[in-house]
Amino acid sequence: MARTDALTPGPEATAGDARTRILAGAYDLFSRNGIRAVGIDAIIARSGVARMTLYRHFASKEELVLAYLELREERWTRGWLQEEVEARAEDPAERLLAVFDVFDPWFRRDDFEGCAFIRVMLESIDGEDAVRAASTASLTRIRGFLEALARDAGVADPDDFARKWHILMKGSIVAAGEGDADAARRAQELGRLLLAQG
Amino acid sequence: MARTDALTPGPEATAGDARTRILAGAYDLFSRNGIRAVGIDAIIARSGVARMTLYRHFASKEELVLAYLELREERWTRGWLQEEVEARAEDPAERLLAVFDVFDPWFRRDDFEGCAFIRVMLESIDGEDAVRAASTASLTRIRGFLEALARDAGVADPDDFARKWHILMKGSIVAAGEGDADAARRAQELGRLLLAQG
DNA sequence: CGCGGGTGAGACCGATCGGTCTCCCTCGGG
DNA sequence: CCCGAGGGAGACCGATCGGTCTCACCCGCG
Repeated sequence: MARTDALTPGPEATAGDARTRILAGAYDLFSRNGIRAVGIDAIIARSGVARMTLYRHFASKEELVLAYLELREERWTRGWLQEEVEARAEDPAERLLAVFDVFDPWFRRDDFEGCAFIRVMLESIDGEDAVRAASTASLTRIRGFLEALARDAGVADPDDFARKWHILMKGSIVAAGEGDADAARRAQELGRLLLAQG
Repeated sequence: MARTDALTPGPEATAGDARTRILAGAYDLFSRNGIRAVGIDAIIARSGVARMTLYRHFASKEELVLAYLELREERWTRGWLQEEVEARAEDPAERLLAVFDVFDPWFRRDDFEGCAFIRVMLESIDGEDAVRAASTASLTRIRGFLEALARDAGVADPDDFARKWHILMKGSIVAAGEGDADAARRAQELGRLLLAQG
């Protein structure tokens, strides 16, 4: 039904100190395969680290997952999405539209992995779950970024606008996961309508 | 990180023949908790059936999941979404907008479970996976329904239109899963812009 | 009455899960 | 030079996974 495999050490097995290597291996495996599908054995094999070394740095798989989500936010949200968006435009409205210009080549990658926060959120059922709380918090911070841009663009209701923009982003990411390579263009066209309307 | 539990028999444990009871129990558990999180033990406990009885009707968990997806399409897609939409309006454009009127109370349910097809698709990694193929096929058929309405509404590019409408639907479902109870209204407003534009 | 199919209960299987523990080796600093 | 911390290897733990097998039972049909 779904195999993980990949018990071979990856390129990140030679990175730096143990903690960095573990997190690097977990980052790739979790990003590609989700949380439940990736076992501790796969992570230690991938990062070339002993079992006990992992548990010396992370108390449990859950803590490792939380560290992964933090890293994902640092790398994907801030280091990639926000940085690329801000590099591509100055005007806030153009920055909002630039989100989908950044998405477009991402959607076309053959190793497209989708949004980790959405995936983790859907994987964790329990509403009290710390992992679910962390992933929804990451999504909320993405919305905060959008809301600031919307405010700068002078839209009437920045919160509603940001939530709508985020619907376009999430919908297009899922569509891209389904195989629609043009999902970014479609979402951008919808975004243009929203911007034009006020 | 995420517990399933619910080892007590559910109301569907007294339904009818064994196969029906198994499928009914699996339907509830899979819909609420996803596929990976639900074990065979939980399903047999829920449906009040012996282990071997399950394996006499379904060769493997994968086959049970495929049967679940079929049932989900019958109940959710056709028996609920499409039926409700067609009951609420005659005009194709109004039917498209009615999708979000149908979504709205669904999003507000406290046992809101989200879209099973999206969840199963994201849970299964392997591109060759039969389960993933079945879930994306179900999503494609939803798009087919939208495309027919778009064609009847006389839009210029029904395929592009349906894919955009589906982006709004999927995005709003994920947003609702995050906790945005007003996601249906937001998506509907975006839909209105798309309809107005052509 | 007797027979046979469908079922329930539950032991059992090997594999894997997350997590613990021990032993040994290596390497750097006093 | 020695010592101790950090890390590698891998045995081990109980629990759970999907799946198999046996056996007794019940019920309807001939």
